[in-house]
Amino acid sequence: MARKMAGGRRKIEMKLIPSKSARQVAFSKRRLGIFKKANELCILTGCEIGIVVFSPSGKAFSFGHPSVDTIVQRSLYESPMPAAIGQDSHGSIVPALSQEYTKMCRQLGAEKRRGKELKESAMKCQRPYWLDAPIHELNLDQVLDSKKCMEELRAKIAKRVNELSVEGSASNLASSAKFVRGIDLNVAIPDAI
Amino acid sequence: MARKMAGGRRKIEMKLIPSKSARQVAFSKRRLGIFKKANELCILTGCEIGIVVFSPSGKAFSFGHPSVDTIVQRSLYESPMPAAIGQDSHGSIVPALSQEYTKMCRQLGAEKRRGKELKESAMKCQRPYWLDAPIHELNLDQVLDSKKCMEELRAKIAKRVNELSVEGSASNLASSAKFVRGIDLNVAIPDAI
DNA sequence: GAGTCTATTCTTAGGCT
DNA sequence: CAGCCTAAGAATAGACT
Repeated sequence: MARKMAGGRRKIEMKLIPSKSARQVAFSKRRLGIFKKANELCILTGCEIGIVVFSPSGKAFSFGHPSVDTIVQRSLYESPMPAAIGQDSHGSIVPALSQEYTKMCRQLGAEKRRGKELKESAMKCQRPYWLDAPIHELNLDQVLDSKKCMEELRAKIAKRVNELSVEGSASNLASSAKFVRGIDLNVAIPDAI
Repeated sequence: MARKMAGGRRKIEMKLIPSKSARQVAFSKRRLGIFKKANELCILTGCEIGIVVFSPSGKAFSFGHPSVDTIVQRSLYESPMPAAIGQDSHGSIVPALSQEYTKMCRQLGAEKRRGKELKESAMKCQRPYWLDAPIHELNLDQVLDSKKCMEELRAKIAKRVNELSVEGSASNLASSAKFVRGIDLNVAIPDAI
């Protein structure tokens, strides 16, 4: 039967597998692989882990160690929710943070790469990362940092304008003064953030 | 430096790694590996997956795609999921994660702080030269560059604020939206420059 | 503690059964 | 459809930075 020993793993694109059947096969294999790795992780490091997967067709699979799926089962038939969640104050922050962390994980590669590139280009162009980064990738902290940067910048430029005004044409910066004076930077940022 | 190329993966016993430090290293590497594989599984097969891991030291890590934590969030604060994943058979993820919620509350703080530190340190390394450079050393080109940067930034942030306003709570950025909306950046830069 | 490097083991795409 | 097979691609243990 040794027909065509092309056998061997082939590289595949990281995108949705077009063929539905192939997708299903890949799902089964890889899901098992992940569960196996999760199990190993637990054994090797003594950690706890719970995984829930919904297949493309909607079926649910779960893995738990030592007993996450047991917890899942019990959770279904016991108290719907621990009381602790009711506290609105931090109730809103935790899911948000969880979300943020997950995003971080997903974008870790891209962000790291981007950070590296920016770091390198920063030495050349010295442009801040947050000016050229795709807006969608800026998170809250970065926007706030941007705000801070702008405030600093405004203060500094204002200061410089003032300096130039004082020093007048005697300064060696005089050639710039006429331009700088024309800059009216108004960065209004309310405290309501 | 070609000392002793003994480098190479070695087989390891499937049991708890004795050395605590080695265990920590293995945990980090393998956890990341699992998250990566989970992400690939999602992309390749279009499935949904949620993972929660508690490290041996008790820290919590989570992975979700496309928005497991969003599901958690909605489940926590809204009525039961509409129908998408709502079929009781596998609706188990919500109660399961809810149960882990308390632990998350305790450990997410540290986790978040760590992530924030990483981000902040990353940002600090990339501060634009013209924000921290002595004002006297800024030349005309640099000031003009600053202006340009600010204009770009203003446009981008304005765009983002708008996006967030439009997308509203449906967006995965919703958690940030309420903050971002509070930011009113007004960078007025006349053409006279 | 995170990132690199290398050699080695492990995983798995495609085929076939 | 679950299972086996093979070899190419990935993941990673250990050592180092």
